[in-house]
Formats: sequence, C-alpha cells, structure tokens
Amino acid sequence: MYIRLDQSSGSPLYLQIVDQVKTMIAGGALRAGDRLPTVRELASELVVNPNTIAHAYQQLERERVVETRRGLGSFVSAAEPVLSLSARRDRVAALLDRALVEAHHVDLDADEVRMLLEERLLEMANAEQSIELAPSK
Amino acid sequence: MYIRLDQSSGSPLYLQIVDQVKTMIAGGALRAGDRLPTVRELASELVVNPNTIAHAYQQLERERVVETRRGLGSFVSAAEPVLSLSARRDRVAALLDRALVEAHHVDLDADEVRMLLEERLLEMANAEQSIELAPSK
Amino acid sequence: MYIRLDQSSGSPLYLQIVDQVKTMIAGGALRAGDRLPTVRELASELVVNPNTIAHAYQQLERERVVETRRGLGSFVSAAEPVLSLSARRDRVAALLDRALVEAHHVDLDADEVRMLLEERLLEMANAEQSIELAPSK
Amino acid sequence: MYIRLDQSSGSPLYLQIVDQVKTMIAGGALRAGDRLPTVRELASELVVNPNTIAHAYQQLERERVVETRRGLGSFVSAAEPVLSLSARRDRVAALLDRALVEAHHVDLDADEVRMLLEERLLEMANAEQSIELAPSK
DNA sequence: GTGGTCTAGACCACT
DNA sequence: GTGGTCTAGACCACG
Repeated sequence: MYIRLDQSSGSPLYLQIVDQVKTMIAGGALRAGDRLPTVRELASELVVNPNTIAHAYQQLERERVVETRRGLGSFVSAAEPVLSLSARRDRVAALLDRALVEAHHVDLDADEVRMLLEERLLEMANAEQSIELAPSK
Repeated sequence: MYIRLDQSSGSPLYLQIVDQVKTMIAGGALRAGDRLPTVRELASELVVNPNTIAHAYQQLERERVVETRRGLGSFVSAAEPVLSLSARRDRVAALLDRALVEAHHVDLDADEVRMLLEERLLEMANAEQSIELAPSK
Repeated sequence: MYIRLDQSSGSPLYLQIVDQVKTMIAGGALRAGDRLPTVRELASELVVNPNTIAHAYQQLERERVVETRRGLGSFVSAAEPVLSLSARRDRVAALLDRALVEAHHVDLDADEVRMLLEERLLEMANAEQSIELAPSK
Repeated sequence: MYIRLDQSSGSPLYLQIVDQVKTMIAGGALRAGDRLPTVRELASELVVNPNTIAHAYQQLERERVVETRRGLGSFVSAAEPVLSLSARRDRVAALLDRALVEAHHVDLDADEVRMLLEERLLEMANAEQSIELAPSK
C-alpha cells in the first residue's frame, strides 16, 4: 500500500488515508477480499499515531468500504466496479491542475514543471523499488 | 466571483476559498488590479462568518497573491514571488507528488501522466488566452 | 519565557509576541528544538485570549520560525529561510530605514549610526555566546 | 519634516506620525514655536488620507505637544528639554536591534547588514537632497 | 463602508 | 491536553 500523507496540507490525516484507500479500490489497486495493513503496521510506516489510523479504518468501515474481522484484520468489502479509464484520468488531471495553478502563482513555466515531473517520477520509482526490496510483512 | 464551498469536505473553508481564488487568477478569470468582493459581501454570499473570509484574504495577502489597502478593499497583486527558487519548486513538487500517488493508485503509468500534463498545460494556456481576447467589460 | 505585553502601545498584541519570540531566538534564549509554552499556558500568563496567542504562533509558523506538531505543541525550528535573497534584504532594509529616520530625528550622523551598529553587533554576539557557554538546564 | 510611514508595519499610521513628531521635538529637530505642515500638505506628501493626518494632529494636541491656532496652523508647544546624547543613542540602538534580530532570522550576516546600512545611508542622503532641492512650500 | 484585532466559546484532529 | 477552525460580535484604523 502506497499511502502518502501531507502533514502540511491542512486536510485531516485520517481523511487523506480514507481517500487514498478508496482511490486504490476504485483504481483496481486493491480488490475485494484484500487485507489492509494492521493499524500498527500502517501507523509505524506513516509515522503517525495509531489512533489516527484506527480513526481512518473506522470511517472506512462505517462507509462499508472495508470489513473488520476480529483477530484477522481489515478486508476490502465487495468492491464497486473499477472506474473507467476516462474517470481515472480525470482524477489525476484534477490534481495536476492544482499543481499547475500553484506553478503559475510562483512563476514557474511549463518547462520547469515538466522537469519537476520527471524528477518526481524518478524519485517515486526509487521509493517504490526500495519498498519492494524491503522484507514484506 | 463563483466560489463554491463544500461544507462537508473536511478541508478548511478558508483554504477552499484561497485555492479557488488562486485558480481564478491562474485561469485569467481574475487579473492583476481586479478587486475582490468585500469580506462582508462574500461572507453573506457564501453564508459563512466574515472572519472566515478575512482569514482567507489574509492568507492570500501573506502569499502576495492579493494586496489589501485599508479602507479600500483587496486587489489582485502584480507582485513577483518572494520565495526562493527552491522553495517555489518544493511547493509545486509536493502537489505533483499528490497527482503521482493518485496516478499510481488508479494504475496510470508515467507516459499517461506526461500526456495528461501536456493536455492540462494546453487547456490552461487556452483558458487564459480566451479571456484576454474577450471584450473587457 | 519572559514576554511582556504593552496593552496601550497601539501595536497589535500578537505582533508584540512574534517580535519578542524572534528576539529570544536571535539572542540565544531559545534554541532550535526548544518547545514554546502552550497556547493556553501563555494566554493565561499574559491574560489575553488564547486566540491571540494562536494567531502569534501561526504567524511564527508561517515565517518558519517555529514548527508546530499537532497534539504536541510548537517548537523552535531549525529550518533555513525560504525567502529569496532580495526579499530577505528588503525586510532588513526596511527596519534599518526606521532606525535611520530615528537617527536623523535625534540628530545623529552616519558615523554615529555606524558605531552604534558595531556596538549592537558585538552585544548580540556576546549574548548568544554567553548562553551557549552557560550550563544547560 | 522627514516623516516616513511603513504601511505594512501593522502599527497605525497616525501613531507613526505622532511618534515621529515627538521624536523630532525630543531630538531637537523641531523647536518650540515651529510650525508643522498643514494637514493637506502632509497628507499629499505622505500619500495618505487627510483624516489620518488630522487624527495624528488631534492626538498631539490632546497630549499638549502642539497647539493649533485657528487659521494659522499647528505649532510646537513649549518643548521639553532635549534628550541627552546617550538617550538619543539608546533610541536608535533599540531600532537597530530590531533590524539585527530580523537579519538573524533571515540568515544575513554582519557584513551583509553593514553593506545594507551603507546602501540605505546613500539612499536617504539622496532622498534628502531631492527634498531640499524641491521648491519649499 | 473597508479590512484588522481582540474576546469568548464551541467543536475537531491529533498524541 | 495539544493546536486548528469556525462562529458571534465588539471596537479600531483608514478612505
């Protein structure tokens, strides 16, 4: 599970988690029956208080997105149909737009944004690899 | 000014306002020198407390996006950015990261993100231009 | 923390707090990583509304002078400045101008101001050093 | 009269004027019987609403620092004894300290502050000259 | 009438 | 218990 939290975004951490889990399900990265990390695992991975993770999981359960089975963990419920390609593109485009608005305000031009994108793609590829190489729990 | 607040989104109201004003400026809907609605006007329009609007405007002022003149109101600023280049890059990179995490979650690869970026860059350039060409009222 | 407010000075209370915290840091009385008093503590100590303290702390946070960690408190930051060199010079130049206007008003010439500057530079360097040499408690 | 206003200092404009007039009297730049500029003159010189100047003059009159004679203008009352040299130095030193605190926070070293001081001294000397060369009213 | 500051007090997110 | 957000409403500085 690649969840990334932005501590300075102003939006609540637990909602960032809820949204990203939902997105992974909608995008097909998580499927019905898949097990989520335990509260403690995710808390130590994200360097966040376990209560915050628990809060997020409770919210997901309340919305019937996941089911918690005592002693076993939390599992993705029967999932909605995966989003269409254009719907998935729209979600990414909306976030790109926010980055472009900010770029406009800090006076970075298109080329600089392209360079930043390549830089971040590289960085994320590396991060992903190091996670995959780490012992899976 | 068409600002829409989502009272149930969890994201602070004042930040929603800040983001939407920035978006309108980046898209050309607001231009340097334009006057924003008064705090009290916008507060009654959006049905929120005037302090909430004031908070948003002060945030915009601190980011040099608007300038407020006491007794006159708030105006879109023409000032160049005061942040260092690296700080400006960091802000945009953080938002690109959010988009990339979303792309990963909905299973879009690097090339698809690059194409989306080009598409959004074009769209934004067009939006700005079409407003510039429109008859000013 | 010894902060003194002048309720009748006309200068906003929250700015008086901001200035005094900055002075304590520049003088070495507060060091990177030190925790500031909690909002509620300082509010009751200074007999002002907690919102006023919160406003001051948020201002300090925006200037990267302190970092606040939710649920933990506010800490003196070790971050380097994010403003561009020219913006940083402008801030200091504006304050030097105020000193020079004052010097003009009380009929001190350029050489006397230069001498005073050297004196204050020495004083500040000593203040910082003597605290560093003092036994930490 | 060299009065300088800082629009972004947070402290009220009318108080900045009051303080600077008082300082000029304490420093000997203004003497008992000297006439102050008219409200309109000063307002246009400082690019400020005349009400603001009037407010400042009323405050000075309330404190018996100046006397207004109908149709003639405002005049400095019998002045207090001029400040001692050390008292005048202290006032300038206090303002230099504020500049040095800010310099510390934006990471400018002593040499950079010295250079800025020379730059501002030059600038002010030029400004002064151009005022003297302008037709006195 | 414009925005800014301050108080008072509620509720929320996080540790 | 920590800080953050929001409401409500008073008073001030400025044009």
